[in-house]
Amino acid sequence: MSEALRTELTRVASRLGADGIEFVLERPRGAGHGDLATNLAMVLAQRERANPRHTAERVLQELQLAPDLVARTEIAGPGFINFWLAQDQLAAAHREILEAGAAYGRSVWGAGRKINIEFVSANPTGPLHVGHGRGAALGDAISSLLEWTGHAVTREFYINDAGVQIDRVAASLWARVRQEAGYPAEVPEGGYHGEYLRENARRVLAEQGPELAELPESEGLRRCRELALRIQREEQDRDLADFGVRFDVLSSEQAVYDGGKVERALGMLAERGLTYEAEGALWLRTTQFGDDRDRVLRKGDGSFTYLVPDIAYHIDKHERGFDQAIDVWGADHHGYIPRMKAVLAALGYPPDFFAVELVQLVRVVRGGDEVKMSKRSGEFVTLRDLVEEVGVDAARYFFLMRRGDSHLVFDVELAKKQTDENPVFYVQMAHARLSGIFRTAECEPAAISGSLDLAALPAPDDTELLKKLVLFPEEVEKAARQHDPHRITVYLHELATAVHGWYHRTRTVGEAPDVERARLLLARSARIVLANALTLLGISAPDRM
RNA sequence: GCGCCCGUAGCUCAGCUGGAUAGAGCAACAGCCUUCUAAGCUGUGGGUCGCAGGUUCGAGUCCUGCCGGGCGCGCCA
Repeated sequence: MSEALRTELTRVASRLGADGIEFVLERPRGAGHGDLATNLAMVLAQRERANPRHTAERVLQELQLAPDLVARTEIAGPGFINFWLAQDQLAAAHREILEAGAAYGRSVWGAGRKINIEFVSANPTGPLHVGHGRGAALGDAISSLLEWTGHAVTREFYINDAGVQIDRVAASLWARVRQEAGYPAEVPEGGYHGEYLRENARRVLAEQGPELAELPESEGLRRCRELALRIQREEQDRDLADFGVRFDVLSSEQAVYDGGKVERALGMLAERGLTYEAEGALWLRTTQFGDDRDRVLRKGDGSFTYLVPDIAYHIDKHERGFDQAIDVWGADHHGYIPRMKAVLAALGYPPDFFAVELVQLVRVVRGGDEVKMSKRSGEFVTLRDLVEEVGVDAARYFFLMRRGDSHLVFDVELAKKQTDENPVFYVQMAHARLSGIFRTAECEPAAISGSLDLAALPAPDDTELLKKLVLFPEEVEKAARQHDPHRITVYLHELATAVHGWYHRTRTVGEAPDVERARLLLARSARIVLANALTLLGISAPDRM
């Protein structure tokens, strides 16, 4: 909607001898400053050491604006030029909502870009916790945002099935199996002590028969490793599926080793002179790329550090043809970013190939009290427990309510409340109320179509709601650019406020026929936008509550 | 000690590429139901944007230093 105006302002700028000057055309924060405002006159004046308000007058003289585009202009403050858009613009924008329907808000600016987004990637060593849940919600929503803006997105999960941690789970499960069968055994140092491993031990004994516990240690460990991996993976998949998150590709660390990709990666690094031997280990010169120390690739015992398969894995992503690989990581891994960037820069990949989105910790509280842990895991609140208590919609909304890199306080009492204090409820209620209007009117939303007659909508609430609706595509694009779904929750809350206010102060059913029709059109479009925004975040849009 | 992130109303947080008088929600207080969900709406009070400098026509936003909090700095992942 602002494109035509921006083009015209650019033309005026070059006519006034400032070709290519940078200026801002934005939506002013407060009302009273129009629909759009530009600082063009101020930046021009600065350059010419002129009075900005005089320059603004010259700009206005040069501006040629179609009357169906801008209704009114003014010079304000230190030299801003404010624009009020013509009603035709709003009516046209409204038509787009109805025409696009469930696709309203989608765009094509990312067309052709292949993006891989890797998230959750939890070690298969235990149940998923709330931190993983936040990562899942965030990764999934960023994926959707990128899809909505035309990117080709692959959601990917990396299974760390090759490291030391798996050995520890295997040993811990083996110990529990032995204990369950009545033998003396201890969970080893550095092992996993959660209650879930006792449950799993009982389960595998029932499935595999008591002979399992009789096996020699090496064979028992081998079997427990397989069983633990399978059980944890199944459980993670189930937890994620129940949370509405599905992955396109599951990659395995073990497969990276098995496919010879690790050796290849080492070869690529050595070729570029980036590795050296010292103190019995193989090192990578990451300091050349801004890291604060070099990193070990191959340990003294001949095995590789986690960095090696990870590098190989990211090379693989590049070779699969992705233009960008986004990783969603827990904030405690932030120190790892310079290392990975260093490596990928050394390999000559474009600087924006690799991006990391950090997810901060989640503190779960109930009322005022911190919820410390789950009985089952013994260490943390599980995603499953949380979702069972508050539901998928509330969990997702709460996880997305804050920017990923800020700490999140998750109040389970609040998430369960059926009042407007609960933001999820408040937003979903707006959708349900709009649906209620159509029930009362006894017609399907889709049956109301055609152009919106703004003259039939006298209330300020009508216009305010409409203006909020047509911002949606822009919000999606901004959120996608910044990999920041939380912007959508902020927008949703503002939109819901506009809907509730409109609903409260205006009537639809039973008004004069032209007013009723116009309001039904407005209600239909508001319902579309609310549903689209909620769907984008993986949250349902209920018709009644 | 070094590095990264954060510090905005009593609480939880917005604040886009530096723009106009710093905004929401909750909590507090005061109102609003013969009307499509009062499961809602309206109003009031509440701020040294951690502190001190700097850059700029203009700083919550950029730079420097300090204070406070979180995380990281492993031949763990």
